[in-house]
Amino acid sequence: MTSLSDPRRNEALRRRPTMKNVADLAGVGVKTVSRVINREPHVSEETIARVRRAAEQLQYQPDMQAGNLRRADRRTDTLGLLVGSVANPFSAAVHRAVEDIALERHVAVFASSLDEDPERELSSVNAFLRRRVDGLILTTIQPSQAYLGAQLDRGIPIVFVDRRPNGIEADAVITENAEGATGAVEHLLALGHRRIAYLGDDEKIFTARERKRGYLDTLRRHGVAPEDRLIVDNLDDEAKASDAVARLLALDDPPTAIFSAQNLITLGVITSLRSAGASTRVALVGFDDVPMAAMLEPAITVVAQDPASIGEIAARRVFDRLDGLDEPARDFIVPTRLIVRGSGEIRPF
Amino acid sequence: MTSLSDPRRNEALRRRPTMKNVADLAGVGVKTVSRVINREPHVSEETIARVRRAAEQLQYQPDMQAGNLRRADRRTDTLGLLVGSVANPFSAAVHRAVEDIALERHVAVFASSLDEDPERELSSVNAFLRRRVDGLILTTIQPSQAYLGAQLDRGIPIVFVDRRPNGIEADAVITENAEGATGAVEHLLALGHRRIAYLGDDEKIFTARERKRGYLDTLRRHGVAPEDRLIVDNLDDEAKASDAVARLLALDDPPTAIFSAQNLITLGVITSLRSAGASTRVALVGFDDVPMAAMLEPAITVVAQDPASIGEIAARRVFDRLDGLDEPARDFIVPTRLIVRGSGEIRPF
DNA sequence: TTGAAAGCGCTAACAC
DNA sequence: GTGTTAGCGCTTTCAA
Repeated sequence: MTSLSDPRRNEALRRRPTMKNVADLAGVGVKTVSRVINREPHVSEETIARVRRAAEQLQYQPDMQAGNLRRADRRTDTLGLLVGSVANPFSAAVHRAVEDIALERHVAVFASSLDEDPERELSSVNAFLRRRVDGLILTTIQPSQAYLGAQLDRGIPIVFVDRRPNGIEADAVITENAEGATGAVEHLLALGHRRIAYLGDDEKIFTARERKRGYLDTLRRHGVAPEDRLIVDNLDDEAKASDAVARLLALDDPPTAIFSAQNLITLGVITSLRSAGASTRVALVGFDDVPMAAMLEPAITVVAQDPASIGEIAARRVFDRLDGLDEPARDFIVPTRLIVRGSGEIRPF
Repeated sequence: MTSLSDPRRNEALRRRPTMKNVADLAGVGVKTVSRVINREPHVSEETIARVRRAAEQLQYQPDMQAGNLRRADRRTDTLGLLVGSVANPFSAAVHRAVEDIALERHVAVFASSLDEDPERELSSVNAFLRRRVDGLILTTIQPSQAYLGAQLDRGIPIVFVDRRPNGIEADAVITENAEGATGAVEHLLALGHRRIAYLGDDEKIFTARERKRGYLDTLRRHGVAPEDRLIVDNLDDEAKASDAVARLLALDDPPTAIFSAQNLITLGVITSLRSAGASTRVALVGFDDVPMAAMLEPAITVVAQDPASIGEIAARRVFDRLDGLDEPARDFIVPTRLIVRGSGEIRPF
């Protein structure tokens, strides 16, 4: 007999019950328990009931890890998601969409933040791979993703999000960056603006490059020569964006409008325009929506992205491939939407 | 010889390489490969190099799931996190903090959104348990968490976040809800407000109950009798909060100040005050910070929570318990901070 | 309808 | 220093 203080009993309590324990308690073989747990046919109602009761009594939870080891399809029902930061609203919206699609298939999602750190990309991907994720959804920052080639060949679906992969052929889901920028710039041109400043992030980032391209091409197409003085790159935080705006406003012929190519930059622009008392004089269109944009004065006109669609499309693509879809890698382009709110409709002075 | 079209070769390519494959290629036994991979001592430099080369060549990734099956500590280096929604800024900040602490220990985090759905709580917890997570960090909505007792006994650390557990003794990390509400109400009382409205969420939610208690107690303590007409519960979205404010403003003796006990409610209040032209006349203090609060006109005074600390404390507690800490379950109370920005400093009319 | 035995990829225990 | 064997909890295979 075992008492509460008997170390063997404590040991037994701590160890999670196994299929064998359930089988013994129910007086059947392990395979029968396996059949019941996995709802396989050819088990009598009575046996099912007995096994269920035993499992219930022991609070048995099957160990998926052990099961997956031998299972034919070798799936872990697990997905890895790599984003800029799970705390960033854009990434969080992508994450949520991925989770919702995954949930339909009883797939759990590992999420990991990158912070634009290439080392972290490698270590996170490896951490996921060692845990045998069935598929990967990645926002990458490594210059090349060739290191993933072997996994792709091995049949692990990899879908890139918000970036196009380099050195590897894989699916990608991206916002129509250049076209969105074109929409913003044409909106400003139509109001009569000609001196339209561009404030953007590091050109090493794919999305920054694309948006800038859209800006430049659109100006040229409309017969406006881009001016170097009105173009500022490498703005990787709010403060830098603010400073850049202050400098632009101090020019002899300051811009009458600003196209801000990223979220955080837009916030810096707003702050700076306000403190210069220029927020109702200089037009502003931002790429990517800003929280509370509609409640600001003036409300901020933006080219909004659709992170929920991006996440959903990426997740569906992963599952389509897991279901055996075998077509060449392709891009999925997700449209943007110009949301007119006020700041972008200010006319040139 | 195997060609590209040989199905056996494709099969071999698709199967992920095992320790055995590496061992064969390196001409050693599996245990030696295991030693090298796990950086165990007693392997010659030369053997290490040979094994490394073979592993590299095959792009070998150890299978943690298989390893954990036999390993003494039986850890999966995996954590489960259950939050309201990964897309909600508060939850996302908690998530990020948990991830950062987990990363230090090479632990991967499963995150799952609940959407206040009790069914989802159960299925997510079970999904995590079947995947043998080492610990659990939970925002719960089930009326009782007694169903987790067996896991807790089994030594799986469970830490509750933003809610206190019911029917089970477990650690909890919570914001000082009542005290934060007290701070907000005292701030308004000090300015001379007496008719202070309360707008809150469903009282079934722990945090809503606590904040309301803080509001009521504080009024009474200062000799102000709470007025039923100024108290509105069950506001679970922005629109309902807006409507409630409209009704409050239409009273014969409308409130001169509003204490909004939750994020989304605050947004609804702002909208409604604005459209009534009352945003510079009626004072507003919100519980939980609002994005862009400082950029609004007036800027919004809030009782800010500290989700990053909450996540960090919860994660550390899980790891302390995994490290063998054996002390009774306790609460960790995380302080709030009153951020004075303008809306809360409007004097009574 | 049921179960015994082998094996999934790895680590533990122990032998050499 | 290195290898062999057993076994983790499950599924597969195959026999009863």
